[in-house]
Amino acid sequence: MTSTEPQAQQSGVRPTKQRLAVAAALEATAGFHSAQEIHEQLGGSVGLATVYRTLTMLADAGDVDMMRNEDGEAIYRRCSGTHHHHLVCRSCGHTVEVEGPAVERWTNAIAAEHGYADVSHTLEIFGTCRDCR
Amino acid sequence: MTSTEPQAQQSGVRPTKQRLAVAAALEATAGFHSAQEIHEQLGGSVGLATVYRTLTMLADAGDVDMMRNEDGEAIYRRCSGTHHHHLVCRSCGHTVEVEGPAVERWTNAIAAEHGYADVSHTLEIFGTCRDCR
DNA sequence: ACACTTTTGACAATGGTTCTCATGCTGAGT
DNA sequence: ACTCAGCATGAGAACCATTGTCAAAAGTGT
Ligand SMILES: [Zn+2]
Ligand SMILES: [Zn+2]
Ligand SMILES: [Zn+2]
Ligand SMILES: [Zn+2]
Repeated sequence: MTSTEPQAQQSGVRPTKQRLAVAAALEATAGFHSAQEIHEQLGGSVGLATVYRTLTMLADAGDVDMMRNEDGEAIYRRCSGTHHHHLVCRSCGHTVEVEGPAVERWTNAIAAEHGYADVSHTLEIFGTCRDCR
Repeated sequence: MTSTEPQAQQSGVRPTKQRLAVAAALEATAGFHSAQEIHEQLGGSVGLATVYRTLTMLADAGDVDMMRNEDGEAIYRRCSGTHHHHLVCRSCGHTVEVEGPAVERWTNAIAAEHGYADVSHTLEIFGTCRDCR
């Protein structure tokens, strides 16, 4: 390995102002938001295609959480890095992050019991919050 | 009350041949299928719109289970009437219905604890089955 | 057969998401 | 600071699952 070899020029994920804007928008707002909502919230200053691309990247990188609402639309939210689930208000969207060791244990046990490996799961809880009652 | 009064003529959900065909298609095949797949499986003998309408009805009536694949598309499957969840193989799609009283209890408790009412939830477990390992 | 309601299906219309590609920027090297 | 290759952007087209429209077809009770 020649020491002169440049570090392969690692492609690059550039911190462009658009990407920063999308990330900031997620920081600024609570709850889950669709790509279109973020696009609007930014006053259209960031192209819709770019918003979609950025959100997909962030989600793949694990920096944001992506889930689907009941209509199957993708919605995103800045989340803590640890594994958790959501309790979402059907009416106002207010979201609470919840953890459930019991559930994690249960899913793993059930999966193992049936011979399934590489287990993952999705769990979302929907309801109507106090303020919307 | 005049005896001539017809019993309110209760509209009716007619067991048309199209509806029966869709239901039969679900019976015949294992695993989850999209509306379009069912439409094709029926050789287009049942209009796509009708397939969609029928599946929606069946799902609302609780006769079939609807979930969304990772692309957000709706997929349906004939299921037992009781509330349950699925353990799905990412590779071959083989599905196992699982029940988890503990999970049900946990979600309700968590929701109540945070003041949420009318609670519902979605929980799917993904993994690789023994045959696909 | 008649009057009336439900259902169907071809096709149009929606709407979220992705693709295209010409143009804009960035950044490393000079 | 200047250059150039390549990543990034965005306007709009393209996709595609799903829903809406509505006239024709089928079913129901009399
Ligand atoms: Zn609420
Ligand atoms: Zn979990
Ligand atoms: Zn399998
Ligand atoms: Zn459950």
